[in-house]
Amino acid sequence: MNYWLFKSEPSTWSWEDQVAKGAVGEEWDGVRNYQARNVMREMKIGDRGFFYHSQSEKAVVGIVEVIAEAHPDSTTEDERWECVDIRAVGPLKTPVTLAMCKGDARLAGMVLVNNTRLSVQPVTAEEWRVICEMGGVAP
DNA sequence: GCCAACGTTGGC
DNA sequence: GCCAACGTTGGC
Repeated sequence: MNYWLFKSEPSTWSWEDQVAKGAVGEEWDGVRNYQARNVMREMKIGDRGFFYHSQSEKAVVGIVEVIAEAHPDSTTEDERWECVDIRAVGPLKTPVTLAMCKGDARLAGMVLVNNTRLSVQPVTAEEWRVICEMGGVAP
């Protein structure tokens, strides 16, 4: 099992929107960045991911599961762009803010901390464990 | 609202 | 294939 992080502006697509989709889930569409697309191509069904709110909130707020592997993005005719489908698993008991991540030496190498502009990222097993711990949920 | 970082585009 | 110009993202 691998771990990932999905970044979204809450005003565009929030954790609450994702939860509202329930088990059916939703395409993680609209990605127009090769690096982020390549990350999504690595994902397998059953992989887990963090749902991160960018902009005003800047915090990991929930956990999602990959329910469909990379396929063409239905929001464009351009066949270069692909996306996966994800469903909400559950919220963190305590949101884990970017400031908290920056303040923890164990997360110093995290993509979230070092490459702010990448919207879909890999997360290591260790980072996953640490953030779940800070968020008050089982890994 | 500003700006740094970074990705993309297009002229040469 | 290089690089300047431009656009976008996201933290502050």
